[in-house]
Amino acid sequence: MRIITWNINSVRLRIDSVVRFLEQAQPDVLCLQEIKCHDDQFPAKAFAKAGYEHIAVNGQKAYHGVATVARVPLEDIERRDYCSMGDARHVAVTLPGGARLHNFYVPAGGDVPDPETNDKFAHKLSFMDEMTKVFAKGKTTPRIIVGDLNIAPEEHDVWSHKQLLKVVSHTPVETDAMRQLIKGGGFIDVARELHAPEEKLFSWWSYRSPKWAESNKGRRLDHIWVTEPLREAALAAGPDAFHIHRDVRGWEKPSDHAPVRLDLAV
DNA sequence: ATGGTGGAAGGTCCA
Repeated sequence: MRIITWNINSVRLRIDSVVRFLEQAQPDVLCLQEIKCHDDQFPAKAFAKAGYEHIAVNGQKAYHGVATVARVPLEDIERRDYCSMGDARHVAVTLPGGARLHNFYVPAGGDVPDPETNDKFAHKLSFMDEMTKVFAKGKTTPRIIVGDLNIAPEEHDVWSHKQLLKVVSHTPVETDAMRQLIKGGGFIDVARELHAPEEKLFSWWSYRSPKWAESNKGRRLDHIWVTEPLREAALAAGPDAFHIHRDVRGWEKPSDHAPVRLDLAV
């Protein structure tokens, strides 16, 4: 089972790139974030034509929005309104075999890492808190969390740990919250299970640097975690089971995020 | 200390 997560930054603008990517990467399931459209504007026909006729969308106008598309059946679709703000930032499905797959777009959190003066940062921390509460229950069941979680938790998940300690996405309050969620939910950060702690892993490079590839000031904001019952399946597929499609960041009119892949031996 | 770029919407917000 091949699962890929990708913050697409407008699915309608990039539908041709998505279809090209599907043909090349051949995932069974593709989880998208920042689709930036209503449910009824989602280009379902293009996905169906490409072989992905099972679709779970949680969209909204202009901002946010997530969708999970698959060439295998998706059951028990759930859209939870984290923080009760009406934002479309979550959709969950059950995959064939019974694993529950949660697709998230966590709030970015604005510029100032202070919940007292920055409501967006407070929202981000509340969102992480609610996730931690939700996933503390049933943590021995087969679960997968994917998505743009907008936090780079480890030292080598950013280009410069020291220079980013006060930058939203890598502040201690955020990275602590993420570690708490991972631990409390019984999750395994598959990327770090398969790659040494000192290896740099990035999935996002800012649009603001035209020389993103050579300067390589990236961050790992996009994640794939599994619970213990899926450990064997996630690691049995071998070291290439986890892959970041960095080349896609260099395509014409790219998203600022690269697709991130996990192969599960199920 | 600042600005750099991009998407959607619509004359600005968000990333």
